[in-house]
Amino acid sequence: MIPYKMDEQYLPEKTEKDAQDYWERQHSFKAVPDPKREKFYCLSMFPYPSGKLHMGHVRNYTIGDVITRFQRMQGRNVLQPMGWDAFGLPAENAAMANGVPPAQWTWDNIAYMKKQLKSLGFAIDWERELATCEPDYYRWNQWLFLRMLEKGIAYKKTGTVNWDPVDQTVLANEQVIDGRGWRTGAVVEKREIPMYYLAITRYAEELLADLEKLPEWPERVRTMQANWIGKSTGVRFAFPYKLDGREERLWVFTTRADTIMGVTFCAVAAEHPLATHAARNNPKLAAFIEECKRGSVMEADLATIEKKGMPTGISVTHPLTGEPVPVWVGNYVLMGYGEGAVMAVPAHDERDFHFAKQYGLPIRQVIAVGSEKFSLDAWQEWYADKERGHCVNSGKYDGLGYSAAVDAIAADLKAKSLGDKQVMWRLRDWGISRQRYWGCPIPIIHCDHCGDVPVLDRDLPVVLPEDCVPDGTGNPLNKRADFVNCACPKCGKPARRETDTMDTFVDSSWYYARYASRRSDSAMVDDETAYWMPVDQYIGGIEHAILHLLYSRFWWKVMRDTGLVKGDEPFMRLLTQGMVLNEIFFRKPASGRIQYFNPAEVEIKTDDKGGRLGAVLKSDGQPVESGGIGTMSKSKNNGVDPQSLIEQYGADTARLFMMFAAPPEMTLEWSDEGVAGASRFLRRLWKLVHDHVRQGPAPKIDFTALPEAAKDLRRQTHQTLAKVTDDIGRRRTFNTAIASVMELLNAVSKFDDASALARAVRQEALEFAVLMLAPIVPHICHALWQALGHPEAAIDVRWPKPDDGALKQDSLEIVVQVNGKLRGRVSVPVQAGEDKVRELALADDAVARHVGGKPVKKVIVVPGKLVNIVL
RNA sequence: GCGAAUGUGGCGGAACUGGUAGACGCGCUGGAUUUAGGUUCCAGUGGGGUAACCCGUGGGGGUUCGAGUCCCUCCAUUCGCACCA
Repeated sequence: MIPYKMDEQYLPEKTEKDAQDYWERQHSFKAVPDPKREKFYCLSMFPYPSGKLHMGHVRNYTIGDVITRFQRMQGRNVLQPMGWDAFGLPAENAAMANGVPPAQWTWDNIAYMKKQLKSLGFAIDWERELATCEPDYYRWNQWLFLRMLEKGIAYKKTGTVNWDPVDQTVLANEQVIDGRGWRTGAVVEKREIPMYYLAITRYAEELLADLEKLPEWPERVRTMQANWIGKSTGVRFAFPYKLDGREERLWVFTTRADTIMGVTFCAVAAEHPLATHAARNNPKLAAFIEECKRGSVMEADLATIEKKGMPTGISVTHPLTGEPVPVWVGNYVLMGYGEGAVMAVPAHDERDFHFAKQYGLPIRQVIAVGSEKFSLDAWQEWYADKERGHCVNSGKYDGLGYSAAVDAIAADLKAKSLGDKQVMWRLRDWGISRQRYWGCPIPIIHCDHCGDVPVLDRDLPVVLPEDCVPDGTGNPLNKRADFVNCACPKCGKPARRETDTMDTFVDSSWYYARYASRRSDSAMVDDETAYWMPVDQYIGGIEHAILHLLYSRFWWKVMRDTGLVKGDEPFMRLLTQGMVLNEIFFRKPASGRIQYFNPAEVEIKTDDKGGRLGAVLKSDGQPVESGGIGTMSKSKNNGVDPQSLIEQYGADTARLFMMFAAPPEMTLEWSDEGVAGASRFLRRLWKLVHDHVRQGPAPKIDFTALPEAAKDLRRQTHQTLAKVTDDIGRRRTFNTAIASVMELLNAVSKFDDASALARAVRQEALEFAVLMLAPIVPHICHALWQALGHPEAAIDVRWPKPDDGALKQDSLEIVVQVNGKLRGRVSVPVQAGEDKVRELALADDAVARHVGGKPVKKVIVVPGKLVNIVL
């Protein structure tokens, strides 16, 4: 056997090129369906092609790659695809800044980022690559949208948007800064415009119930989704009133129908028809309604604004008491949510309480809890306690508890045909219309004679012209006659094409299914999808825990109901990775703006215990302030470019550091020293293998009769294998897997025995270490596996199994506590019974000293672990 | 404001099922090699105490033979809130 010629030095660049060339030549990552083999579909959330990779991408895709390679070593047929979430706002912003069409900017970025991904050595099947801005992809967005129109799942209604009155354009929430347009600084207004919606609420019940089918999703994500869907049972009912002699009804919804006798006013949104009517002859109210329409539409803003209101002068009739109830306009009531009107019970709702106090409205207690005293001085939590409360001052309902009162009141309202119980969802239908250029066109044609007409299937895709350059004043598609002007599919007369495009969340709601159908020209997905789907492991940022994941689950269910796919859920197992953070350094000049410094430009001063004294700028030696830890961002100048990291240390070091610094679900703090440490470990590993193979091939021996030290090392080798298998396969704690391989290699270094027997044990330890690390640092392991004398490539090797014989132990160390405090350790034979363990524990010198002849009350023995002696 | 999470040495983290707190790595200290620095190697490293020991997991309280882990409460930080992706 010719020994592999191994460089003495670890040369990452050469090692990584060799391994990547090999994988490329062998088409190692091509995924081919094979019904005889168990498949494993490992998917990472695809990137937005923003320009270059950031550390969050590197972390995300390394986690995915480790799982992919591990599953492959388990013998599964793996698929790991990659693509581009290519439509979106940043391309338009870049276009405005540079005068380059979004398409060109996007494709340039894709080319660069693809090169970066390849340099990291991810086991991706690039033949399945897709970009959502390709007509071949987005035509199926349009196709399924048309199916949804047919089913009534897609429909049109008005929605509220942020409107910049100067640029005459709709703004994204992100473009509204402190209530003003980001480019113009103009105070943003709310505006009602027609939009297309997808009736995700039709699936609310199933989306909620099917969370049960996702036991491998993080509990917190399921909880967040359940809260977001927000199922509540309540009562929808009406306050009748007369308007210009007509009988009208003001509808509201409440989850606290038991407090209905405490209603002292109602509040409606500024856009509510009742408010509009009342403002006709009331200039003050009209002005107030205009004021309410200013500001952003963001939920977080609305929840924190100062609550303001004004009476409409209109009264409605209480449906049960018949008393008049005044109606107010409230800036905190949303037209787009529920009925756009609410009943107000100031005694038992905190917001209503403060509103009533502010405007001097009556507060009527109708719920009591025990002997608690109700007072108008300050809000008390128990006022809203439906669990412990019962009705008072409520006539026939007095004494009833929450659910009995709701039942009785709902029945009475129903008898009067003024209301009934109803299930209510917090979830709202998904508005998908965007008044933007760089997105998937909505396939609708507006005809003066036929109305809104769907584009015919045979005319799909509606192709987006790629040569537009937006200028910030509305959608440039409106200025493209060649796009807008068309013939009505129904009557053939001249008509106008819809210029709104789809929310990019549509694009990302089904890309995983398209990857699985490699080349499907005639359908949204083909038969191959049935083999690969569902995704076995999905990996992405926690920031997508609600919207993207909920929309994808919804879209998948619609595809299922259209007969395209089988199965209720697209993603079986989910891993939400934490953010990548770095320290923030800055100086605050006496005048002028804060100046941020990249951590690479800063030197930390420490005392002789390693404690931090301060930080100075390397270039001038003057102190800088620390702004704590934050996500890597341009504005805080605390980003680290993955490219420079790869160039300096290589992909394996980058991957190792990312996996070692924190468990995947937690935030990860950047550390240059930590990266250097990862690199040091790889050099040490290389040297260890090099020193070993230099002595020639290790002999094949029988492991049954080994000296104690060799036996210990062999046991540790197999224990480590068992732990790493569990850490990567089940727990997904790559950091602890790496730590235990480090421990094993520390033991190999210390194992000072040159005998043939020892060489064989060392060979096994090194082989296992290389295979265990192969999913994490695949390039160096590719080289080391060859160096250890194997003709087949590491990528094709099966994951080893621990040997029970090697794991066997004769005695165990048991910890002995006295009154719960650690006082000694004793060695006991593995098969020792509880009595024997207790006897050995009490016989220990240190333990006997602490017992000191005092009476032993109780002895607790935890087998194989510890003994606690209670005095 | 609402929803979700996190908090352990100088730092990142480990402790998986209520059972040895601080694995592994970084930093720091001392030493060796080299000596210009770095690299590499060895030893030490939660705090206090001469020691026996004592104290220690964001703060306060509780359950238990035993709590970083469970319960209550408070504080701080991070993420999401529907047109950023």
